[in-house]
Amino acid sequence: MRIDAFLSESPMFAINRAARRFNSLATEALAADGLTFLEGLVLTAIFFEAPTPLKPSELAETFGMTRGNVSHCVSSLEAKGLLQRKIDPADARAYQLALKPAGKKCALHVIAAFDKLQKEFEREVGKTALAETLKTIRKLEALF
Amino acid sequence: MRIDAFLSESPMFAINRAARRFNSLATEALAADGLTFLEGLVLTAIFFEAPTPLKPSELAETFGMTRGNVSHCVSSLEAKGLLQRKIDPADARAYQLALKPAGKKCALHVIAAFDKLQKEFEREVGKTALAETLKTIRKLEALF
DNA sequence: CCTTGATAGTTTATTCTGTAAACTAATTTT
DNA sequence: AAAATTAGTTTACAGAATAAACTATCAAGG
Repeated sequence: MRIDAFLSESPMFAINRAARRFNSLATEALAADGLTFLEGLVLTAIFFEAPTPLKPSELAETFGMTRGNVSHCVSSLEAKGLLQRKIDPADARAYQLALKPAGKKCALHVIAAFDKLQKEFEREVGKTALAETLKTIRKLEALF
Repeated sequence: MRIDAFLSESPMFAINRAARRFNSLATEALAADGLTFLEGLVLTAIFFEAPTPLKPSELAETFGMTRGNVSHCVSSLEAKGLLQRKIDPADARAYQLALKPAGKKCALHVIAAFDKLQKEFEREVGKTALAETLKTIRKLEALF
């Protein structure tokens, strides 16, 4: 077998390579706002959950990453003035994450950038095929 | 929209999260041989191209990464005694990468680990759906 | 009430992946 | 023979991820 065939047929390789490609596209799109890809994800998540304030623990759950990783990312966003940590009145150990106005603006940019890419994807392979593909990927992910 | 829906419907997010999940699975499987995911990829690539020896530039092309990144990875594999750089007789600037016996053994482990995961994927979503999904992903990747 | 254990987050240290830019050496091109 | 290109390395750095130790708070059982 040639490596090209293997790379195409092996899910691990194909998905990894595609993810790296998309990651770099996303990074490029977000650079204008001085955001990293992960920061973009987090801003978007908080934006969509509003007005219910997300907590770091929920972010960790949603993205499948460690508390430490979330903490770093949130600190960075706070340092950039894009969000605020507020102590949860119901539990002083927990935080509620709320976007500041600049953070909302950035979130909208991120969403627009991703929508644009998604539209291009849909144009290329069709809306149905894209949805089907994502459904399959979710199933595979849920397998472990 | 809730963040869960967005994460599922947005290709960038869904693929990124799946890739991270699979990456961590792969990393786990390769740890026994003291290999990183990327090292596993590179060993496999060289293995499949044998007896034609791969060059660093071809690796960079195949995996879509920079020459520097390939160089580091190859250095690490060479330090672990898994492969050898040989100067290309046709061009003294280029190298040919050849697996040493220990490297072949590792490559077989990597391939086995990924085959096992692939089988589980096929059992979960079906061979056809998996192939269809990878085909779509390749199309999206080729778009940019 | 108070100890014990669990939970939420942070911090520190480290690894892996990836890039950019400067560099060496060999090969083409002109 | 000089200039430009190419192959690969090296240096320096950033981003993403983890693990483990730590702080502070909360919850439960005696």
